[in-house]
Parts: sequence; structure tokens; C-alpha cells
Amino acid sequence: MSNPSFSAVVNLLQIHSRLAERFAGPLGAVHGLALNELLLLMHLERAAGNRLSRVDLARRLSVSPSTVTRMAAPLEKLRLVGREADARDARLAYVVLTAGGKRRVGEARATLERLAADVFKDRWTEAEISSLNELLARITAAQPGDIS
Amino acid sequence: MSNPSFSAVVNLLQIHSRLAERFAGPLGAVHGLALNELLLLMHLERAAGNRLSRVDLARRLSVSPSTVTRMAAPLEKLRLVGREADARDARLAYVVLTAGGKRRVGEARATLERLAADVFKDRWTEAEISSLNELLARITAAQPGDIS
DNA sequence: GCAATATACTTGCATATGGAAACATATCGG
DNA sequence: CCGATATGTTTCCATATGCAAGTATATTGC
Repeated sequence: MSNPSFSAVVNLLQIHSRLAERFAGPLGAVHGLALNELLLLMHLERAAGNRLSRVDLARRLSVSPSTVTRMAAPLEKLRLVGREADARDARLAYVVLTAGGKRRVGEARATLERLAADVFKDRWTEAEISSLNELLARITAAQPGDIS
Repeated sequence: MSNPSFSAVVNLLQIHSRLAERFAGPLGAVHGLALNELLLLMHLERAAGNRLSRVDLARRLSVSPSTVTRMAAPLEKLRLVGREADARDARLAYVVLTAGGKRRVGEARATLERLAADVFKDRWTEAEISSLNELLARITAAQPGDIS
């Protein structure tokens, strides 16, 4: 195809579908987490004080605030996250990573790292993977909250 | 992060969410199509005879067969696709692109090309975009039915 | 200080999707 | 040829998600 921007975007969309499909099984079976739940926990892991407000999480995950509310509920039930209020602003309901949540996200990230490595297992050099990563990082650059 | 495979995969997942969010509005408003519907139509556009069976479409889109069945229904109602039987195998129900479907996918693809160009509008050289595209294409390489 | 507006969160509703089951048809092994 | 198995499609059910509306709190303009 003669339009690299278009091809790149279409390839990216297709790769996502395949990876999500491929990762869902292992992450669910081994750690009881959906891929989006793991990303949520990883954002908390990176955040100052291991906590973020729901709208902040929504922005970082590119989902709606209502989705964050509903994603957080079962994670809270599992004691992987907790809820904290803000002393100054009573509207805020922070999602906080618990000790158990830290442990779990560490384990699940290890699995995701292995799955990610499998993606490039064949016919990829370290330099190529790094090159791809840097190009992708340029797209996410403007985004708040980097967990990569 | 010291693990490029992992970073690349995480970046890729995040970019997808952002792009899907960003593309959904224009595609829906201008062409009345969801992003996944456009991808389905693009697969038909590329396929021999502009037609594919439902399981084949499911594989190419990385969705379940039931999803294809339900995605095809409204597109058929809009006369963008039709249904054809196979002379040899009565189980198959091909999804076929109609003349109207060809027109629509052409228009919508033009919009997606513009949206894709916007992604790289700032701080990207042609060479960088091509480089990214080639690296992404290597991940999709093993996949049947390239529409990029 | 108060009304108007903005922001954070939650809930109700509609839609999208995967998996299992049901069904039809095809293929295979004998 | 026939039973067993495999494949393609659809439907049922459960889950995930966005949007709009509702509620609570904060900020802003006067």
C-alpha cells in the first residue's frame, strides 16, 4: 500500500485485536485478571502514592469514568485496590493499590512480559524491537501516565 | 523501561485505545460506520470476489464467529453487504460486498486515511512512518488477509 | 454570600462481544 | 453406506462498555 500512515494505523488496530485475544487467556487463568484490569493496576503501581482518582484513571486508560467505577468494584472486592477520600476535595474517590494488589500486579506483569517476549520470539533482533518501541513511544509521548 | 518487548506491547495496547476512541466519532458521524464495521468491509473489499465466509471474517478480524454474524446483520439491512450461499457446501454463508458497500467503504477509507495522517502530523518524517509501518507489518505478516 | 457553572462519581439503559449450546451440513473411517 | 467426528452458523446468556442523567461537591462571577 502506498500510504504508510494508513497502513501503520490499520496494522496497529489489527495487532491489538490479536494480542488482546492471545493475552486474555493466560492472564485470566493464571492471575484472574483481565488485560484492562492489569493495565489499571499498572497505572496505580506507577502513580505517586500508588493512587489515582477515577477520572484520572479513565484518561490514562482511554475509557469512560463509568467504566473505571465498574472496573474498580470487583478489584476492591478482591482487596487488590482500596478507596480513599481526598482531604480537600470531597468529590474525589481515589483508587489505591493495596499490598496484595502490588504483589498481584508484579506477578501478572511478569506473565505479560513473557507473553510480550513471545510476540517477538521469531525473526526479531533486539535492535528491531527497541526501534519499534521507540517509534510507538513517540505516539504515546503526549499522553499522561506512562506505564511502559 | 529495560524490557523493550514489554514496553512495545504496552505502548501498542494503549495506542489502540486512544486511536479507537479518536476514530469512532468521525467514522460514525460521517459514514455511519463503527471502526470494526469498516475493517470488516475493508476485508471484503480485498477478498477474491469481494466475499468471505463468516468464520473466515472472524479469523481476519480476530473476533468470534457469533460477533461476525451480528455485525453482518445491520450491514445487510443497510444493503452494504449481501448473503450468498456456496454451491458445494451448504453450511457456508458468505458475506458479500454490494456496489453500495464498495462505495461506502471507499468513502470511509478516505476518512480513515485522513485520520491516520493526523496521528503522525507532528514531528514525524515519512521515513519514520514507513519504518514503523514495516515493523508493524512484520507482526501481522503471519496473518491471513492483509488489508493494510 | 449566592447563583451559575464546572467537576467527580454513580447508575440506568442500550449496545457489543465471547463462550456454550443447538443445529445443519460435510468429511472421514470402516 | 453409515456412524463418528469436524465444521459453519446462529442463538442464549453473561459480561463489558459508552452515554446520558442524577447526585454531590467545588469553583467562579457578581
